[in-house]
Amino acid sequence: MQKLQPKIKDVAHVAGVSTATVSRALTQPERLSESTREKVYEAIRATGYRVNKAARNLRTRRAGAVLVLVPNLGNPFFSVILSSINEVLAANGYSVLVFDSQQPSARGQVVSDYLLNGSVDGLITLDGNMSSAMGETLKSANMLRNVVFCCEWSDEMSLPSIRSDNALGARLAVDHLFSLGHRRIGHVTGPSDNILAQVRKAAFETRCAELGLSIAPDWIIPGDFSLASGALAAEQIAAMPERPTAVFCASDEIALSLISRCKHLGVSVPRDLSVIGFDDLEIAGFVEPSLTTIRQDRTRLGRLAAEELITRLNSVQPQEASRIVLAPVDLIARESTMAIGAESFPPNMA
Amino acid sequence: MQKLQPKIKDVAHVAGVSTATVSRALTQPERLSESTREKVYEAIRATGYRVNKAARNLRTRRAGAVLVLVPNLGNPFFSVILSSINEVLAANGYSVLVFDSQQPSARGQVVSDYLLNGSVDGLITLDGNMSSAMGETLKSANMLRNVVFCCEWSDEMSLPSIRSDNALGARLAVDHLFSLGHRRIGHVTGPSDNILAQVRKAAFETRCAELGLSIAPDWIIPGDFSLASGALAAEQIAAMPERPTAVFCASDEIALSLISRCKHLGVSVPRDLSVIGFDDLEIAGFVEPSLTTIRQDRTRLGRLAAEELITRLNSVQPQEASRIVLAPVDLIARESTMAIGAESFPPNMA
DNA sequence: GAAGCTGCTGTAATCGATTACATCGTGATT
DNA sequence: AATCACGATGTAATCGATTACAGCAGCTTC
Repeated sequence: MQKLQPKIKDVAHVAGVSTATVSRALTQPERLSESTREKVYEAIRATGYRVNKAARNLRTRRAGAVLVLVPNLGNPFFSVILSSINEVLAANGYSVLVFDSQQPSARGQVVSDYLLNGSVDGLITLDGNMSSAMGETLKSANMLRNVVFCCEWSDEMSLPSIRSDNALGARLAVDHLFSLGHRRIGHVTGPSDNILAQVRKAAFETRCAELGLSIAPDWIIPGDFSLASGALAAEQIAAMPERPTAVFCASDEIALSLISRCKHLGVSVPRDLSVIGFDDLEIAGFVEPSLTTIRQDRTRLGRLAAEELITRLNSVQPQEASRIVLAPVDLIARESTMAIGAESFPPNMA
Repeated sequence: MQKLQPKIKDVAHVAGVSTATVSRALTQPERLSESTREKVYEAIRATGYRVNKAARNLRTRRAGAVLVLVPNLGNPFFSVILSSINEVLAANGYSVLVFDSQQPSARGQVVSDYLLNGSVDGLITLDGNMSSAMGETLKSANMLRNVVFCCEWSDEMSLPSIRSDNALGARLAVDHLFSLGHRRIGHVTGPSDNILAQVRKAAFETRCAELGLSIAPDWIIPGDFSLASGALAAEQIAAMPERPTAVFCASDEIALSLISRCKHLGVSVPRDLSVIGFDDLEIAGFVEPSLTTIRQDRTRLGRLAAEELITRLNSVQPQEASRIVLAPVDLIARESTMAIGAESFPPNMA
């Protein structure tokens, strides 16, 4: 058996002041005389006092926490983002609640509960598929001010959004391949209901058209960002009578498994097929051949999203409703793309 | 401007009952007559009422939340675990707070704050390096009952721990290589202060000794689980006058980049060197050659840890102080290991 | 020296739920 | 008919902080 957590009253008693003074020492120390302040600090130290979060939250009507909605927590793409979100929020005194938006538990319900029952002050969603029901919930709870999209977004909902310049990424990819002499370029897409997949595909097609490239319909291969879909795409490409000479993949995972599967099937990358990915996962630089890709600055995306939300939470006057921040992307040229027709000897045959 | 969130009083008024009755309808519906219960439910629906979490938490002295401490959130190994933890906890009405234990913010302080100020009811830590200060904190807060280690653990602290059978994993790896005829086996370790790395290395050495294998000191290569350390290890192996014919890597990330780097250096896997990893990341099955590895059932690990914690939170009488649950591991034989001396033609040269 | 400031601190109301205890009606028991 | 038990419901205390308001001391100002 042991003593109960000391409360503010105990501290006040030890310090010989009122609870109000203790509370002030905690939240607005500059309003106390130095001597009282020190007395209180000393009493806090002596008693081992910690403020009770629930009591504070109840009184201040704040939660000091933010919900982060992740589509598929198991996907490594998101973890770095989550990490940087965590960093910024923690530095600003907020806790981070995570929820996997693909969780079977009736998700709309659960998420709006978080928002409505005061568990969190705001929401960062990495999932662009926000149900309209949830949009309504947010609106009715006057919570729309406290939502930020990160990476993905929804066009139907005008909310602030931090995202990579996906169209630029697709353009950079096509231009890179074009400049290497490729004229027959394929694309493995992400899931058709995903906004990122849509934008990348559209930009891919636009850019190809601008460059006067004609894309055979079967060179556009539907995928879903996953490793499995990349392997499938490789099978399809290998079986084509008229193969593209290069392929732009909507994600690094697609690209990585596509390359591996191609090797299995006797299609050599980059000699027979140049491959470019999207994301720049850490492993992209550690495979053989290393992966040419479009880098998204995931750390920055997370950080910006967290900062945007904090700004909104702290400001009294409403911010610009739907601010869009485009984070730059870069082409990282590595070994999985090469000039068409160029001779090359894989290192292990030299 | 819009109406404030309805409170329990409003619901009570609409339903024509007392607040106590509304509260009971929420938490112990079986104690109400059916007619009253329905009346209350109807009023809740009509008003759009949600319980205020802070008020409930204050009164019940519970938080309905669990903190998950992750060492390096950016590491894909952890995200699947986090996902399954989230699943189980969410299904049991708990929220999940995450914190990256490698965060620069004075971590000990932050974490013990979570525990002491009532923000969370318990802790699942994937980080075995628990500072003794934090141990003290937990003890003094009577929180030791509500902590569960997952994956990693600390020998100095007798707390419940859900972990893979790491020693078995190392043994399976050695036996697999041995049965393929390998007698010169190397090991790339994890960080020396990591308990998993220690156990795997010790079990590796023990098993080698049991089998009568003599391991040259420089075949034990210090690594840190990372991709970068795998590449470095490859350089070292390639430069050895007396190379091992097989190497057991303490993580899949090490193994993957080691294989790729070997290829670069003209060392062919598995022909010149068999490689076996640990973890079975999803990508292990999608690289070329695919990776032989020791599978950890990460979903199960997360689930078990969450269930263990929930049991402890729900039970009044203290549970067995330091229950250790060993989750089984499996050898997944793929292409990165082969019998020594066996002829093989990589598929792309067939 | 009275009035007015200013700076510091205390008193007590308040946030919104839960729950111990009290009350009341009803049917069973003696 | 009196007593008791029991189920359903209401009254009001309580959880532990924050903060509006008030009080008070010391200084300035006229």
